Amino acid sequence: MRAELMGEITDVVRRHLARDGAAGLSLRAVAREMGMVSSAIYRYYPSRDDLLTALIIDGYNAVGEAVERADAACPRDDHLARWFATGHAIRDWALAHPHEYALLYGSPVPGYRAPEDTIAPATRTAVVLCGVIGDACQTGTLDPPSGFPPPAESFAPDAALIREQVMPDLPDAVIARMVTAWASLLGNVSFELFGQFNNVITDRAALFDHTLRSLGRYVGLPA
Amino acid sequence: MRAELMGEITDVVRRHLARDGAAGLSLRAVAREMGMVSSAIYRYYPSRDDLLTALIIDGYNAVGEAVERADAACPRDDHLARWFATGHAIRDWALAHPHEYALLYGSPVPGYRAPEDTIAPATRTAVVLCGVIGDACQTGTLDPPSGFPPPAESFAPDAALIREQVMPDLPDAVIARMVTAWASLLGNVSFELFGQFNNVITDRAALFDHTLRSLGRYVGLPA
DNA sequence: TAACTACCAGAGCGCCGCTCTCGTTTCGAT
DNA sequence: ATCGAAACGAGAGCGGCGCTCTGGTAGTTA
Repeated sequence: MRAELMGEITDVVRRHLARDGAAGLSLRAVAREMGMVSSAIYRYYPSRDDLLTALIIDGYNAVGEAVERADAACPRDDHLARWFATGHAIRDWALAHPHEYALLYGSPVPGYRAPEDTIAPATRTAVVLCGVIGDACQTGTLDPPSGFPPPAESFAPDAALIREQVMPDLPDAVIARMVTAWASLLGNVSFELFGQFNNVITDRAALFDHTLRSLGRYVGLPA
Repeated sequence: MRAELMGEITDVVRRHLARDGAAGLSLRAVAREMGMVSSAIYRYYPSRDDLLTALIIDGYNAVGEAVERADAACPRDDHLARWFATGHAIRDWALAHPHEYALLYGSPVPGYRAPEDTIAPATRTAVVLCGVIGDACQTGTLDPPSGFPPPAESFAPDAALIREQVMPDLPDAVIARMVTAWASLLGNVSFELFGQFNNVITDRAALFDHTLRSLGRYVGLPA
């Protein structure tokens, strides 16, 4: 009962979010649409920020699941196909849910600090991407191009942590490239979504494909 | 007189923005601090959005100028040094003005659409970066690594436009790499600023340096 | 039956962006 | 010097916001 109502609230909030964006989200409007009064919402979520937190967690899980499904649909030994599929899944999800994407990867909502509960779902997407590269490395398919700089020594502890959690047996250099590639990938999606490509790039799908290919090659996938 | 007061308003607004972020910006609070009543502000800026537009233009010009100065301080034929200087200038400015950076490169403010006046200052930073690569190409120093995919044919018109404006005589492939590198660079800055590197990367300056080097190599600068 | 709990409605507080009116000041043209 | 227009700031007010507090009601347990 209570869980159902909480779900119904987040559903309505998600609809409002999709239409108006995070900052335009009005708790009162949501309550109106549900035939309630605004104060009733507070029985379920103690504040607007907690509602946002729930949406953020849902968002990370949604994009994570989309990426996982895209990955699962590929033959596991075709790492390049998995790389493409997951990369495009991220972009497709972002284009389909721009405001939710902005909530996850855009400027943080002011006065809002992400609670601990969000970090686990947040990693979900990255874990898949790292898994692809990890698998490619373990099957000996990975061939990172030379001529690129190695990471600093100060990166070693971070690399150790990442390696331990998602990329077993990968050298620091590949992990560093993967971090760079990951941030670059999302950066390109954000650029497109946030309008930085307006009046500059017309065929954005093609450019993203080019970027995805390049980043894949950079971390060691075949061209 | 009028211009002075408008400047004073934007100064106060900038201070508030730096402290509270864009969404927390209150026109009334700004008016209070200036000893005015909120309605008086509307004599100078017809709406809160117009005030934001002024701030956005200022922000693009500020980061653009910082990058231009960093570039000018380098010997013009040391393209790698210029690449580093400009790249770090972007990151340094972003770290020093996180909320303004978010206003420029973060999620767009809901209901707000960027007017024409912003696009010219917005390109300023990118123009410098492109100029570095353009100079490197014209002196024959540019050596883009092979093994990376070429851009799609659909990119040709966009490339022509970019070439005409800021990167004369550069082949489409380099221009495409430059676009990717540009978005990737900002993506890495955004990742750091927006908290995506929390609990993951400790020495973020070193990682950014690594990324900057890699992207420079990718577009054709020496390693 | 009585006590307790979960729940929702309503009023209200202080904030917000924005509009409108009204008295004052400033300033250029006559 | 005078007059009229424009610019300006103060104040009140509108509707909306997040959030709190108080009460009343339905359902459950003892």
